[in-house]
Amino acid sequence: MQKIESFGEMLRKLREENEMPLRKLAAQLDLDQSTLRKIERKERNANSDQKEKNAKIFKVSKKDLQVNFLSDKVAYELLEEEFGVESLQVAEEKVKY
Amino acid sequence: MQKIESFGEMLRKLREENEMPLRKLAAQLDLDQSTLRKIERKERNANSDQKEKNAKIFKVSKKDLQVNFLSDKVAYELLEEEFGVESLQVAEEKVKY
DNA sequence: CTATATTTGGACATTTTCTGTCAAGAACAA
DNA sequence: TTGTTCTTGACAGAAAATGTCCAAATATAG
Repeated sequence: MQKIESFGEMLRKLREENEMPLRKLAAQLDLDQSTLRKIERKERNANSDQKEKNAKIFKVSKKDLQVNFLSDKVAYELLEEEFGVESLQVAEEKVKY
Repeated sequence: MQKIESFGEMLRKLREENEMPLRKLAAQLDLDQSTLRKIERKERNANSDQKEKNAKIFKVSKKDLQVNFLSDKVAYELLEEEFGVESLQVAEEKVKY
């Protein structure tokens, strides 16, 4: 079974594969390194700009990053809530409109 | 095809079917009537307490309310985002852990 | 029509959450 | 040691959520 990566794990893996220190990437993304770290650890959210830049820097598709980010966000939100999992199915129906 | 109700619509329908004015329901839910109205219009969120009380007052299952509420929330969140719809599927995979 | 009740929408202060920024300690390598 | 990166907590200001009040608009009853 294949492991589904969280958004933060994906970012960190990209960064480490490219052997880029937090400091440098943070500079390129125009944010504080501590903030970047927190993004990698899901303690903060990445905004659209940052995702876009990340995608460019590491030459991955923005869509992949975005989907990974959003699905993470939703998954975490729902896991904390009662009946969260059940709600996902219904949400799928709703977004069809 | 059956219409999927939004959370607010569900609340309002329950209230109107029971011919209960905003004023009274708001009192029972212990909130301002203008806030209740905004909840019905999705301009504000209902908290857990309020959902629970609502369920009791109208004798519907708390789960139904909660699922409707959460799915609404998620659906709206994702509709505003790029690749939101695609992300839902991935989110389903993720919550399985 | 008049009087009463309800709905609607906005304003506001307060509270909570989010964000950017900084500083200092830990781990490690040179 | 010195230099580098990583990690963590603290903090202030911005932004979003929340509770409260009020008055205009609308609907309903008598």
